[in-house]
Amino acid sequence: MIAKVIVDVPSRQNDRPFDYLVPEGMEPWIECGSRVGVPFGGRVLQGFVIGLAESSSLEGSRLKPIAELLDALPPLLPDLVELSRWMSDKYCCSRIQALQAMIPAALKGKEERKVSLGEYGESCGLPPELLEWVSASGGTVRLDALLERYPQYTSAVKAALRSGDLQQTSAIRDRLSVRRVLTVFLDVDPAAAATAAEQFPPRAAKQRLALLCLLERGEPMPLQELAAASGAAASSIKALADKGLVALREVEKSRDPYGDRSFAATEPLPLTEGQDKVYGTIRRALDGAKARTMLLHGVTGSGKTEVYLQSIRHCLDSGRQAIVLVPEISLTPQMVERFKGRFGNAVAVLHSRLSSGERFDEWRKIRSGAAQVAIGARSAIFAPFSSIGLIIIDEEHESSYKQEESPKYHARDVAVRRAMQHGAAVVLGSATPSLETYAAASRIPAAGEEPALLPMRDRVGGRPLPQVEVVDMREELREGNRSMFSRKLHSALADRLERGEQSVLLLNRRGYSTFVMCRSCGYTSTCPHCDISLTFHQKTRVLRCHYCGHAEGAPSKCPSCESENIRYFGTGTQRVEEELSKLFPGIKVIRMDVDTTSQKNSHEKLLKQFGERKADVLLGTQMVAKGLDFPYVTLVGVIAADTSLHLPDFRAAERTFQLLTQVAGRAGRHQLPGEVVVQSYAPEHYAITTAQQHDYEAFLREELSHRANMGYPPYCRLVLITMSHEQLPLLASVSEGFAAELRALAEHEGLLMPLSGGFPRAIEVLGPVSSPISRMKDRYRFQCVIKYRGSIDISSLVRLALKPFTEGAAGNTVQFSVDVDPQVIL
DNA sequence: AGCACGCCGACT
DNA sequence: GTCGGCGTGCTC
Repeated sequence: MIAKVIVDVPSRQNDRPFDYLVPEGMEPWIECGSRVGVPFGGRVLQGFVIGLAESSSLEGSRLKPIAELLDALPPLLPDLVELSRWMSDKYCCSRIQALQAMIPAALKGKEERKVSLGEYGESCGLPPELLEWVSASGGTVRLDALLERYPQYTSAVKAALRSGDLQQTSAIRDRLSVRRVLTVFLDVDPAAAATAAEQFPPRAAKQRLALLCLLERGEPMPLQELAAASGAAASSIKALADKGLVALREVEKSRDPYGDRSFAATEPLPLTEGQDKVYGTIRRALDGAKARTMLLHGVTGSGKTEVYLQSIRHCLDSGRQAIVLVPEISLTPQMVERFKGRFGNAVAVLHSRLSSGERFDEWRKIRSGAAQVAIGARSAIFAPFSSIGLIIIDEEHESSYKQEESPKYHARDVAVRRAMQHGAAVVLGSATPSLETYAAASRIPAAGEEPALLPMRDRVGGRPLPQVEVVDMREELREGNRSMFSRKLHSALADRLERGEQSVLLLNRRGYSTFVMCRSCGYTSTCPHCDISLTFHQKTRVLRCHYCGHAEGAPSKCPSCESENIRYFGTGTQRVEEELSKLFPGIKVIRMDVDTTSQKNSHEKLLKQFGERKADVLLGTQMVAKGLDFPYVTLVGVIAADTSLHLPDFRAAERTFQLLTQVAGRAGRHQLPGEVVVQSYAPEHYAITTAQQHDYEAFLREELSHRANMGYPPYCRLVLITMSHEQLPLLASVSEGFAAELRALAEHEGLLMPLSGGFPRAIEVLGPVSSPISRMKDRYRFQCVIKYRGSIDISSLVRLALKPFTEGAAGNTVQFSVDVDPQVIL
């Protein structure tokens, strides 16, 4: 039997299956989706079996056998293998990248080479000290360890490997594996142990304590835990083992990140009329077991989560599994608690704050069938379930569902594709859906079909949406208020302090970071390798480049004009915090920004403190806008609403509207009514006025007409191609050539038309132009944007155009990066 | 990505 | 005359 294997070598030439013989003993184990180690160009690499065949075109001659099978249970199922093909086609990424994105990083195995002494190795020309060390280490050592210890003998070792004096074996070793914990078992019956404990001499008090502790527990205990509980050192416990009273054994143990918490079981809540109507539609979709995508458009506080929970229950009852995607930032303990409370251990949680070991174990819960519900960020869409019934994507509009590195996939689109494979229902939930999704969902349904747009217009408990007041900051300035707080926001804050209620303050500074500027000559610190400003890190007083990692010390005087007038700009939240304590002495503020949330779990800790009312104000950037639910928050203030409005991004208005709507939704979610104060220098802008009125439809109409005029999604679709090279002239000519190739191909298909011409199918190629970040890591960057409309296989066209530039002529080292449906093109 | 093969400068 | 620089080409 022949296995088609995708090998883990990132190069366009290798982006195809290679054929391998399946050794006879392995045959029953090798499946589509198996992870294997295969010999490839003189070493062993990890690969994935994507298909099996009876024979191969290069039969006999060059075929090598698979070297090893890496898992008893294939980490991928055939549906995911098929999905990887779709992904590499659609997103123009290599197959191995697509496959690798689907499994936890722990399963990205690396080759480990070992060497052992050959038959006549003792008599070879290798230095005796080296031979002695190898013998002392059991005759076999890791090659990298050997070379690290004796770097001076590198060439001698290589020669010995060639001559056979040293023999080499290679195997794939996982980054980490199943965790084993040294566990203490009682090795005699309890009564005997108790008697033995009585007879310990006083000087073995620690041993006695440990034994009693273990007896008291009545079950085996991990060594560390027993040591901590009894106060005995590990050596005392080992002494017990030597006496034969206890035994030490390694036990497999899951790293359950929530193992130390218990979750109170919750019952389904009664649904409101609006919720029930939506739930009914989702249930019918689930019963129909046909792939369907729905948009749950519910205002903030309308109880979307409860609808999700009951829909999942219905899905599980039909014997199928469910995936829930939430933005990384909203995957708070609160959120996990709600799901664990309802579905207990059937829930697996996947997110980036877990260690890779924890992630691996949660993933294995899914693969083994122990979990039926997967909740997680973007990559949880690849949860290896066998029969998916429901995929929920909460906060559907969030840009974090788009992966920014290759494979540059959008979890929403992958979800729709996976749902097609499984006949599953997709529920996209948002108070502020992306225009693309809304446009797709509001298409008039065909006869006999249910609508895809499911609105929920009311908040649970009939609570009103909060009053939003927009303050014109130009007016404030005109009337002599130069503070960053308007009089309105100031008095509202004073009010909350007096009443003991809480406030959330949002400082919107998307697209800004702290940078250094000289106020005398205008000098700014920029990265020597990339064309961007360096970011100032307060704690370490270091300037760092976000793109290449270059770091330098912050200057105390201007490097250009020697002036002392050098200033650090954009330290927004800190300045607000200072101002707050000046205005309201004794005020307790929790500040959430990159500085205070960089440590693991600090984000959650801060939110917990705020939830326990240990502070009056929660002050932060974007991260305070998402999904938080605190009963005592009755005021939300937005310091400067328009900073995100004027970014050179066609989604700037949409992002601003979404942010304002989301943050306004944080107020008054419970008994106490909420109030929102939005400060702006452009209060008449439609993104702000419509957010003030909580009027999504009005925003939509206005924004759609802008998009139509400018030729942006949803009226067309985009592909962004970025090219980079160290030499500017070469880059310029190659990128021109590429754009010409694209145009020629489109022309040939009869599709090269202006989008403004109203043609149903049309392609327009813009550029090449210099990228917004015109240089990165010492490489210049140019970009082309393709706009197109209609049913066009754009990815195939792009791949076709790329061909002459990426294959053959190896001297051409211009790098191409393709982003299909990019989030930002600037 | 590695590692081989392969054609030009500084040493014995 | 050789040792070794890293340019380009292949790996079932």
